[in-house]
Amino acid sequence: MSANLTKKRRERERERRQQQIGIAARRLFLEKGFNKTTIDDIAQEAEISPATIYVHFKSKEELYASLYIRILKYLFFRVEQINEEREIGPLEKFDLLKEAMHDVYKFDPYMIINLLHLQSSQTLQIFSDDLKTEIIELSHKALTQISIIFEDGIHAEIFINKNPIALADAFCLLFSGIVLWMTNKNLFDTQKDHIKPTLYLAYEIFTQGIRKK
Amino acid sequence: MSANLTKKRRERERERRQQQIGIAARRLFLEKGFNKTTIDDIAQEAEISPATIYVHFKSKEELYASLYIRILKYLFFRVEQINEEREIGPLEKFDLLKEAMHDVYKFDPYMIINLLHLQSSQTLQIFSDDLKTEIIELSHKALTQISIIFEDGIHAEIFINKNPIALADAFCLLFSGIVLWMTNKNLFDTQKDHIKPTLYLAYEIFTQGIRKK
Amino acid sequence: MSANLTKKRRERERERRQQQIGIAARRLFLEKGFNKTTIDDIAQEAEISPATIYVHFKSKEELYASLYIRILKYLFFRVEQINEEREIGPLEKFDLLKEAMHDVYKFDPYMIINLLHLQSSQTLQIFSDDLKTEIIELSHKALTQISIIFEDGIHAEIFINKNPIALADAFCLLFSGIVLWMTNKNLFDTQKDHIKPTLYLAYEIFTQGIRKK
Amino acid sequence: MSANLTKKRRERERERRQQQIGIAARRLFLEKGFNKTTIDDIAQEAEISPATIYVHFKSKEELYASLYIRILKYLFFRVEQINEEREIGPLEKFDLLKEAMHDVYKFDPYMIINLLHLQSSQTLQIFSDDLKTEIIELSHKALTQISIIFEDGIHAEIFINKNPIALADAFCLLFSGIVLWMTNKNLFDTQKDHIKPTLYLAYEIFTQGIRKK
DNA sequence: CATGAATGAGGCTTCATTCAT
DNA sequence: AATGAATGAAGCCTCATTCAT
Repeated sequence: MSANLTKKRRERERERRQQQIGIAARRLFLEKGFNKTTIDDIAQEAEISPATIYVHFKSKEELYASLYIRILKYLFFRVEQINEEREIGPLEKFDLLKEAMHDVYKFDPYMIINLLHLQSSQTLQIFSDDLKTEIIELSHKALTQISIIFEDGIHAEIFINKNPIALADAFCLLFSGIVLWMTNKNLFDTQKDHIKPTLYLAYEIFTQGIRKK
Repeated sequence: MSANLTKKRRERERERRQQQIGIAARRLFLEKGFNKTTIDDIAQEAEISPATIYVHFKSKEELYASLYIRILKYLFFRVEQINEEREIGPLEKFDLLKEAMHDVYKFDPYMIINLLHLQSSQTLQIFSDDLKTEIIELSHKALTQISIIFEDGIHAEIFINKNPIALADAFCLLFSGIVLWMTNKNLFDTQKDHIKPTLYLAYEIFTQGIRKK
Repeated sequence: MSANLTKKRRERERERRQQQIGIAARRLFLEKGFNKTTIDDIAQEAEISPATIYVHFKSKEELYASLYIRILKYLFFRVEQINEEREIGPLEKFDLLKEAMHDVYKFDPYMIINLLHLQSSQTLQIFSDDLKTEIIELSHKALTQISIIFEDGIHAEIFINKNPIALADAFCLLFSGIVLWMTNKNLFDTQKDHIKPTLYLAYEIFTQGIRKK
Repeated sequence: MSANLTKKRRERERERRQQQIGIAARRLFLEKGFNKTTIDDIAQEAEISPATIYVHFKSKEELYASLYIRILKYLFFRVEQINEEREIGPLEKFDLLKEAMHDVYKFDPYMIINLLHLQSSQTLQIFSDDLKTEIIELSHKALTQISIIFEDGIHAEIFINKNPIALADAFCLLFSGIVLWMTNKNLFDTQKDHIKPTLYLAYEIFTQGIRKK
């Protein structure tokens, strides 16, 4: 039993160490981008040795991917939950989707930018083919879940009759674009957290825009 | 007079060489990103020696910036022209803006992605402070021109009464996001040129969304 | 305690490696000069990889400077010691100074040439402003210490009444010049170690020359 | 006859162009050293194209050597003249030597530093074997001429009985060292032209030092 | 498991020199 | 003769990753 406890402790400590590295990496990847962030930078930020990172992650790429996949899975999980609700209508689901996106943002404000923008070929380039496939599939699954919400709305004749995947794309883009743009603006403007108001404006425009008159 | 002719020819050839390099660089920067694109890659693509690039551009960074600034200037020029038209209403101007964005896209399909997405701090990171300042100013000027179109619409009580800068932001984001996302999709889907239909959908949503009911 | 031992060993090994690099660099810098000596040369001479040099020194320049500063500090230390002696007269101090210069030469036969000859603007050019300042200050301090010896001699009416700084300059020059010239001669003459006799001659001339008659 | 005139003019122009390059090169070599001075620098300073330099000099090295040899020959010529005087004594000859050195300095203040200090293996390294041989021979001849002056003085029992070559060495070193050191000092001190007073001091010390009592 | 040091591979840039005009 | 452009060769430096302890 003592062995068992020790094992559990070991596992906990291992996980804590991985998180410690993940947090440091996340901060730096956002601040300086993947390429400009060195393993040494991350090690310093996490207050460990560079070699230790390789005890926990096979490569720099895998470290990045682990962060990326984590948030993708969370998003998928949230939207799936929304779609499992059978009692509520498309408009309410759409509101829940907005909330979910917001939570993803709060859950990991740094990664959301990469999350959606990673779609760009540049970002995917750094991954191995296997990782690329995994990520694209996950992405695809998440997007499909989102499109189901729009599909429901179209069937219910509440939303305009357009390709639901296209609507889902447009929604994600708006969201990702806003976070991306705004985050950057904050670098220069002193007045922080532009994000929310503009986000709400975009929601408003979008909601108004997809409504059947 | 022969010397004069020679001088002109030299100048023309110099310009042609610079364009040749610019085109090669543009293709590669989009395909692989700034960091993964090496000077040797560009030289090979342009079928010249790496050293020759340095005859025409001070550094890799400057080469990138030259492409970036060029397209920013073109966008500014186009929108400025629209705002100088005194005979047409806000809705028509908005249509012209869409066209202009489209033309920017056609003028330089590769760079537009970076154009708007470069706003991300990551991308700006590669520039020297001087270049950063120049680019941010140019960006700001272009955005301001765009916001004027929305301002006019608000005054004419055709568009919803929101901060025009915020509307301009949202518009650009939608556009840039679409191109970004779609371009990427094309990498995986065989069916090329998704872009236009989705772009039109996004326009439609947006136009509908900012209309005063 | 084992950790402690390990730490100490690590430190020792680190220092040994730095010395190993320093010795190789010193030899090559003298033989071929700073510019013609490549990092690869040094690495080969030290039997390590070029990258390893950068584990221990920030840049080629810093490696050079570290050698330079080390010998300057040693010289300063020696002359300071001489000046702290309160029991002996100026002539004896001057003899000790000669000895000190000789020891500096023996301590690091390669660097002494650069030591004094580095004063040439060309050599300083390779240093960053910070290093330049540090070196100039150290140089100045060492020279000032030397000039104190001459000052004492003048007060005691043993040396001719001239500016002590100027006398110190002249002395250093004579010394550095000799080593420089002679070392070079050895490259062509088979008969090694001209240095000492000519050095003694120069001392003799100098000593005779500054004596009050 | 017109052809003849043209030929002469051509030659004159050619020479003028070579001088123009030489002057620019001299300035830059002193200011930044041989290695840090680029052909482009020299071309810019001389207000010509880099390619033009290669019309007049086979290589950068040859350009440097041409300057170097020119001053060596001048020095040799001057000292030879002194030794041809049959009417005057060693002390007077020694005074004339000082004057000659001074004139060399005035004739080409920049090169004198290299002149004597070039003896260092570093500087010779840049020359091809043929040039090295030529320069070493010229150097040797000049030094021998100087040593003759001291030899005369020893025979006349005016100078101390030491190896005349060694005395000549010491004299040159003192001189070259002073110029070297002082030139450098001027870079930092505002008070220009330390050189002469220290030079005179060094002469005084030297003259006093080699005198038979 | 944790780490300090070592390194191979590769990138950016410079520059003396050549060449076509 | 003069030149603007082109380039091969070479140098400095970075960094992800490995290894011995």
